[in-house]
Amino acid sequence: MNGRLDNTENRHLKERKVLDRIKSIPLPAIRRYPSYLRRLKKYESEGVLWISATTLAEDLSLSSILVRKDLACTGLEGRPKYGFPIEPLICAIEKSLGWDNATDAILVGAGNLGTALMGYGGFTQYGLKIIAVFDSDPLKIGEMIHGVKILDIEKTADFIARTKIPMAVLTVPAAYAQLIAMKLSDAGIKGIWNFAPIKLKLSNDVIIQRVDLASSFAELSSRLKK
Amino acid sequence: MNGRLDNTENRHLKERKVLDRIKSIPLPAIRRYPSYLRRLKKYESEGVLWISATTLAEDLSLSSILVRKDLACTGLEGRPKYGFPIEPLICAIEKSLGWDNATDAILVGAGNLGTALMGYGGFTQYGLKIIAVFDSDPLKIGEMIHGVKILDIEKTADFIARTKIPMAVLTVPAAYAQLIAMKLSDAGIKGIWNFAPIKLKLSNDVIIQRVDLASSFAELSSRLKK
DNA sequence: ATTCTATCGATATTTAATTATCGAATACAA
DNA sequence: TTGTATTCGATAATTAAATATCGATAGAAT
Repeated sequence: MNGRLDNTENRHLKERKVLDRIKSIPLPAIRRYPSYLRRLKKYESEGVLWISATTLAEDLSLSSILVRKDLACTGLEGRPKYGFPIEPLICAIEKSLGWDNATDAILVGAGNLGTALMGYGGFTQYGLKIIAVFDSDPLKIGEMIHGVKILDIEKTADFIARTKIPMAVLTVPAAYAQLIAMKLSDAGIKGIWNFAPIKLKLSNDVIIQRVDLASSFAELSSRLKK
Repeated sequence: MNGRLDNTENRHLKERKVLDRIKSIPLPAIRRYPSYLRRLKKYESEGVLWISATTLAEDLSLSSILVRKDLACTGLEGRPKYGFPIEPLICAIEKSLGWDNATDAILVGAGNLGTALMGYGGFTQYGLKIIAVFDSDPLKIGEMIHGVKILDIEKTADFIARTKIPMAVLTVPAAYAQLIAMKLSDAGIKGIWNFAPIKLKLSNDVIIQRVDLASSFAELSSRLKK
């Protein structure tokens, strides 16, 4: 086999592999990506240019093999003895998550939790841009919350239909969550990040992601028991 | 083999198995327990006495085999054709989680997130009892928050040392989280439920459970991308 | 009384995720 | 220039979790 043929074959093989990867990054890897990002951005801000999977793994108390595999899923190639170039790596991970282009979203429920989330700061880092907040409380409507105006919850459906906003953060009390979620779904929302402690039942074409504090606490309880 | 001998052997076998189970309920099962509990309590409130793994599974969109296996881990035995008795099942799950006896805890950081959590209501359901809240803001100290008094954060260490409180809910801004966590650790806290978006570094005898909103959002993003 | 059906629990089997192994590449030092 | 240490990436092995299969049991229907 001569070098030329070999290269061509390798390139095709590589391209196919990259495609395969994009389609199927394991969920646990996806969940680890944000912590990689946080750490990488910290390094970047300190002027570091290269990072090895080994170092990153140590920082995050993970196995280096695991980290290397996770990074491989982004399609970016590392360099022996050096590791990965930080800035392209950040871009590659963000792209894998779809965080490279900001997603517009609305937040429904301007109570303590909603307010806390708006002030969390991290949202923009996640490529999430809250462009409107909705609440039912007449005292809140018209007020500003971290730079975004609070609108009447009755106008949510109109707003979604008009702006084609794909995503909603749902921070209303549990008792209202199902009803409001159905309205969001009817209005054409694509994804709901649900902070209410109930399982929403909607048509399958709406993606629902629930933040389940009880699960997290259950894990803590069981670890404390031992 | 006669019946008597058989029974004795079976009992021993069963006891050993129960012990094994308690030691090693798989983490994914632990994480599912709270959703089982929620649903079971709803049934209980409706006067239902028995529930089958099949029904519970359908309600929660899980495989019935998975649910049956999870329930088996509690040590409670089901009854063919009937399923499991609801009330004992609730107790068995709560016991497996250590939620049968309330754990006293403090909450550190009475901002929006802390306030939201105090109002969440679910805490008592999880066997978690917040007996004091701490904050550094002089305007907040002395105020009440959902029936609990806000104390000066400087007094946290004393409080922990005096009351032997095992657990803390940490809802302070990310910038202060590490420092405060170290103080909690020094004061003798056993477990920290960390809501700040950073990885705390403490001695290994403190159990840290982080609520990582970014992970959850990463999952949503990647599912929306498809 | 007998058959039928829903359910359990135990034991495979399959699938997914993590960890281990090893050869190849490359910077750096001797 | 050569040797060494470090890292990568590919493949293999292991572990953990989810799913499937099947016999046993007990209530309900015939």
